[in-house]
This record gives sequence, C-alpha cells and structure tokens, in this order.
Amino acid sequence: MTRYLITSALPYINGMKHLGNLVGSMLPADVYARFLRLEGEEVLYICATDEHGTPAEIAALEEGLDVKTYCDIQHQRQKDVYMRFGLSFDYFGRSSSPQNHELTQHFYRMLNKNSFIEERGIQQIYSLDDERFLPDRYVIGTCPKCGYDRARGDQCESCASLLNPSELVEPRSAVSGSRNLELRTSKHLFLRLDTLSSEIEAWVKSNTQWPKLTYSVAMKWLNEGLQPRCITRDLSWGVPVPREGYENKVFYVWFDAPIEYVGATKEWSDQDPSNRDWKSWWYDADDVYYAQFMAKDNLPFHTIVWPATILGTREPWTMADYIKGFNWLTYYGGKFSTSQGRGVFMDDALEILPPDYWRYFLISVAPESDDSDFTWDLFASVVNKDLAGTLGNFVNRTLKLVASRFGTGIPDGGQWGEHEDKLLAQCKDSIEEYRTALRNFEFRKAALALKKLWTHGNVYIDARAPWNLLKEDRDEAALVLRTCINLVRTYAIASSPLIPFTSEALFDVLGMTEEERKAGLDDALDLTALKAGRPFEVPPILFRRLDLEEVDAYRKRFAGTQD
RNA sequence: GGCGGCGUAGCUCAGAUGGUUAGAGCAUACGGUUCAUACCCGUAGAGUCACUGGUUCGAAUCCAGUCGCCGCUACCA
Repeated sequence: MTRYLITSALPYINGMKHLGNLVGSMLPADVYARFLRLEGEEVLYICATDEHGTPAEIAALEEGLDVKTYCDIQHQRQKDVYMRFGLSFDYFGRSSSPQNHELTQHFYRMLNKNSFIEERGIQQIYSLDDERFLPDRYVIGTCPKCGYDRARGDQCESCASLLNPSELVEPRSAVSGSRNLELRTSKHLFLRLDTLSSEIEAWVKSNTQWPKLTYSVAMKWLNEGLQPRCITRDLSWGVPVPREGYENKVFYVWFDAPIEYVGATKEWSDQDPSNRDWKSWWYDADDVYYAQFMAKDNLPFHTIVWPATILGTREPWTMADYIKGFNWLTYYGGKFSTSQGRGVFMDDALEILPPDYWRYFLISVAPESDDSDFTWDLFASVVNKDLAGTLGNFVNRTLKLVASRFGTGIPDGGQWGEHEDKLLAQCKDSIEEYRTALRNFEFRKAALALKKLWTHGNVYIDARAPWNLLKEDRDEAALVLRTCINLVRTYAIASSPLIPFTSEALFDVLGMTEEERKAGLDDALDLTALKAGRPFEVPPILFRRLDLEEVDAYRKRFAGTQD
C-alpha cells in the first residue's frame, strides 16, 4: 500500500512567521496530512527549522547571544506557535542537527565522487573589524549610479541598478558600520547544475501533473540555462565541509536545508529506532508518494537545485511526486513586512482568536492560482458567515432545541424517510466533492465543499421545522433532531482536517469514545450512528462574530509603519 | 534595465489543450422562517472578461502593442 510522505518548506529560524508563510506551506500540508490520516492512509509529515546562514549569525550577534543559543530559543518559540496552531507534524526537526550534518556531508561526498563538484576562486568582501566575510547585501554604501547613500552591495533599492559590492562608493559593513573592508579571494565549491541540466529537465518533464505555477517556474530556469551554483560559504555556523582547505567554511544553507527533510526524518527515527525506519521513507522507497508544499519563492530550489543534488548522488533517494506551489497572500494589496510590522504574525493571530478561525479562513482564501489578498473585512465576513452563521449556528440551534424540549439525551422515535434520504444524498455529494478536491490538492475548492456540507443541515432543519413538528408529531420531531445531532457528528469528522480543535470540541459534546473518534469520511456518512438515549452537552457558542468596531481596531493595529 | 506574473460582477477569486445564454462565495434587493450567535432558507439584479489591433467560422482563453499593479533578478532566505 502507498505510504504518504509530506514536507512543508522549512521556515527560517529568524523570527516569527506571518499568516502568508503559514498559508503558503505548513497549513495546507497539515490539512493534507490530516485528510489522508482521516482516509486511513499511512502518513509521515515532516518539517523543521532552517537554522544556518548569515542572517541567523547576525541576529544572534544583535541579541548578544551565541548563535547556537539563539537558535535554541527561536526554534522553541516557532515550534510552540506551530503546535498551538494544530500543525500535526510527525516530527519538527532542526537543520543544525547532527543527523543533518552527517547526511549533508554524505550528499557532498557522493556528488564529489561523481564529479559534480567543481572548485573555483571567488572574491568577497572581508570586514576586518567584524572578522567575517560579508555577503553582498551586507555591504552598504553610496550607489555609483544614483548617489543613494544606503545602497546594498547586490542592488540599489533606490534606482534598482544591479551592483557589485566593489562598485559602492565608501562601502561599509551593514553589521558594524565599519569601513575597514577589503576584497579577498577564497576557494569555493560549486554544484554542476549545468552538467545535470538535461537530467533535471527530463525529470521535470516527467511530472506532467504538477500545478501550472510549479511547472512554469521550473521550465523558466531550465530555459535560461543552468549555471554551476556555489554551495559553500565563509562562515562558521553551518555544516562543515569535509575537504582539505575548507576548515573555515561551511555549506551554504540552501544546500543543507532540503537535506534536512531527510535529516529530520532520521531525527524522528533515532528517537525510537526499533519502531521507526527513516530510510524506508527516503531510500529505495518505491511505495512512497512524496508531496512537497511551499510558496513560489521556494520553487526553483525544489524543482531544480534539490533534485539536481539527488540526481548527482546516483543513489535512489526519494524525489517529489507532487510539488504544490502557492502564490503570495498579500496584506491590503502589499507585502507582509517584518521590518515594518505590517500584517498579522502567527503569535498575534492566536492572541486575537483561536486557531480554527485562522485555519478555515486561510484555507478558504489560499493563493493557489493567483495571489490573494488579506483584509480584515474579508476575514470577518468569512468567520461570521461560514463559521459562526452556518456551522456554529447549526450546532447551537439543534442542541439547544433538543435540550429544551427533550432534555440532554438523543431523542427516540420516528421513522427514517424520504427527507432523510435526500439529506444523505446531498451530504454524500459534498463529501465526495471535498474528498476529490483534497486528493487533487485543491484547497479552496475543499473549503467550499465543506461549507456546502454545513449548509445542508440548515436547509434540512428549515425544511422539516421540528419546532412546528413538536406540536403535532413528537416522534417525527425526534427523528429530525436525532438526525441533526448525527449531522453534528458528520461535521465533526469531516471538518477535522481544517478545524481540528472544533472537531475535538464537538466529539466531547457528543461524548464520543476514542474508538468512535477514529471514524473516517465514509463512516461520517452514517446519519444513524448515534442512537437514541445517548447523552450530550450543550456547548458554549462555537465561533463568535466579529463586529465592525473590532475589525476597525485590528486594521489600525496591524497597518504597520509607513515608509 | 532584464525576466516573470497579473488586470474577469461592488469585494475576494474560478474559468486545461479557443466553441452553446462567462461561474462561485461574499455584499446588495426582495420574499420566507422564528428553534438559533438580529441567525437560517429561497429568489433576483449585477460583468463592453484593462485597452487597441490581429489570427480564426468562432477568443476571457492564441499573437502583437499600450496602460496599470506586483514579484523576482540566482552571495537574504
């Protein structure tokens, strides 16, 4: 039987991630993983923090911490917020782990053995006061073309000219401001993407089922022609390069980051070696279907560089079967911005509302085929209409009516009839639509199908009007309400990939056993599963509504500073 | 500068290989209901598919140009 391996792009260690990061990789991967588990599939969902590189070193420096400690803190902070969002990683690792170091060096050795590594000398700016090499963007100075005095060494943000750091007038270190810089030449290793190009292209072209975005990004790179790519850096924080003369260098983060997908799986495996086998997922694993999730900026690395790394080893490592790329979630038409504090970050979001509000909303507006835009008005309208109005209200009106007329036990009496047949048929259609959408990685469509499923309950209860039936035919009213309570169970099961916390709350309300909670999508369609006489509880309001005043306050609070 | 993407109802977005009256949700209007979180259900109106020209029997869908928005530019990740 097929086993499903799922990874979402590794969030960089540096700082809290925002809703755009979440919806572009981890959240849809989680929904997909939860959905497959609901279908009874064997799933391994792996993610990790991407910890190496200059930004981490500099952030640590700014906080007066050594980089290891800085990463320890940030990793815990990120992991914590992901757990609170209900991201159901089977393991959330760290690219700085010994497992990743070992694997990264292995990949390098194989590439080197197969002659896909080339050594070249390159020139870089060295800051004597900082005692480090500076990446181009960490050198700032006056632009030779427009005179802007804070141009970066890779590009002037004012006139958009592409620059070399050596072209800057009065260059200085972005780290310390020191002008004590010099150009030094050092040797570096390059991955021969050029010689692997035709193999990569053949692989890309064999994946015809990829989304348009993924495929076109890959082909764009291939058509432009691949160049050898530098995979080492003059840093100390990273994976050491096992080669003479490279004692003071490490691998470039982009080389070791994808390898951490494997590394994190080994971290997971090493915690319980007798029951977990990382290699069965990653090496010679014919029965594994591997799906990757990421935002579009990551696509070149996952369609070109990482596959090239694998192909170059000449070993049978698992390559992606499906690469789901997302566009951007914008914030009022612009970018979420950490530096300007613009947009909603994950910790802020949870401070305002529980995770399911965000999870449902984000999936329903996932930027799948185009960028999509976050506004508080849109958020409030989705929450109020779908979660509070359609789902929450159905649960509330049903359980309250039963409790007040029959007490808090599922009522007995009445005969299943044509109305119920019709309801069941509608639910079946919607669940099929939902299942198909998720199997095809169509998240917006899945959210819409789920919402449609929720609507059937309100249509049914309105058509049957049990509040009227109660006056004439108490048994018939009991049937209708018993069916509605079963529908709550249906919703709890089917909705769990998107709103897992709400599903659990509903299971609690219905007093379901651990065994009963394991029901899958097909079991969810049994509208007589909960028999008469079972007790239930009337829960507090499931989802609260957001009013204009509150929405207004959030818009102001998260607008950020203007330029 | 180069490259790429986008511009479809008031809003957010769908619309392979071009083919009947261009779709969904929200919002709006009207009607129904009163068990429920002033909620729910139904019906309706609403678009010269950015603009111009071209290819074609036929284009939102292909081509060229114009305008507008956005992103990337491989040593930030």
